[in-house]
Amino acid sequence: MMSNGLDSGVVGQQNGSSGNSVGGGQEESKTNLIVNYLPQTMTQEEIRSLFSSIGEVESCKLIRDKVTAGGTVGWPNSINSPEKMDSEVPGVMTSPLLTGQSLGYGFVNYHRPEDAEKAINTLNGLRLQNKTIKVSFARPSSEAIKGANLYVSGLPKNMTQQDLETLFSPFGRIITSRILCDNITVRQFVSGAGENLPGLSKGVGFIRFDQRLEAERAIQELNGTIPKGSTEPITVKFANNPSNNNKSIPPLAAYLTPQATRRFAGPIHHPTGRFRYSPLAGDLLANSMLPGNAMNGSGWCIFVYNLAPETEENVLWQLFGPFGAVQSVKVIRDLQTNKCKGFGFVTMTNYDEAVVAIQSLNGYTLGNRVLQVSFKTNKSKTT
DNA sequence: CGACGGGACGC
DNA sequence: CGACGGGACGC
Repeated sequence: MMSNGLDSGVVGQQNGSSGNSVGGGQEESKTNLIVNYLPQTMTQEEIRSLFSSIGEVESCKLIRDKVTAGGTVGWPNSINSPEKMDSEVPGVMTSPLLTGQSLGYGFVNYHRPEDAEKAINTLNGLRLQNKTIKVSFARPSSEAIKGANLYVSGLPKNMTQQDLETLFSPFGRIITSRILCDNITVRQFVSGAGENLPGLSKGVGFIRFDQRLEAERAIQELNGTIPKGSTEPITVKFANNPSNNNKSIPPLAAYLTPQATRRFAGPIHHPTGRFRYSPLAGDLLANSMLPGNAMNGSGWCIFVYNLAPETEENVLWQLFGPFGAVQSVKVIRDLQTNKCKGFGFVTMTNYDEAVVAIQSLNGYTLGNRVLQVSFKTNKSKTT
């Protein structure tokens, strides 16, 4: 129950008749939902499609990272050409295609309240890829609910998420709670193991309150106090702002092997699945299954044509990196002039991500050139 | 319009 | 010792 990673109690509380005594007394929407823990690769249209299975969707919005220099789009530079800056790639930073990675949450607004409630009942807790999504009513956006996330450390190792909520609940409505523990992947992927082999608590956790004022009061009342049955005081403070962290730049060692790369790019996908209904994907698959083609055993090789003569590897990293795990890039150059011969190759680990990259980047205008992107064929001058 | 590399003997 | 989730309120 708790150990499945879903947050407790939130849905019922928000939909209940409990007086929303805090804040400005805004009436909460009965049609607008917030969807959290979406898989990284899920698009707004895929979300809309999923939620349309419940009822007529009035609007749907996936929140994406606002593109900032040095953000996730440019991360692969650090392995290949650290000296290259994003600004050397005309069009990339401003293209709608690449304006920001999914932040993993979004909003779905239904026409009818009963559909919204049905969506919560049927889609909350749904497992998508490596995630378990959370569907709950959205709160009215306001300044008062921002910055209400607390970081708690010094927790006794035997304290459960339930215990943590009990400790903090006197100070306000808890939106989420979490205790960090080791081997979290084991808990997510091995059925039953979550119950039998809970990860060891790291003694730190998070509490998100509905209102910032509630969080402030919890800090005042609980910081430095010793929980019942423990011997050391806990520290309670505001959590770091996730937009300021640098988790999007994993350690260099992560790139050394394909196995390590996968850990930062989601689960391993199979060539069927969520794209099987796409006629385009079907064509791409058929093509790539010809002998000696894109799949070389450790990734999917993609042919990129119409690159400018001065193109360097970082351009390919920036173009393809946002779509998933990129194993390698190569700009093919003339041996005499050292200028790009107009094409290059990109090897991606996961088929699904390669398909999305091809569909997204084929026809994309880079500078004043329209790129052609496809799985590599076995054409060669020497055969 | 054009158009698919280069490295590479371990299991 | 410190430790910052599975980027939670419209990027």
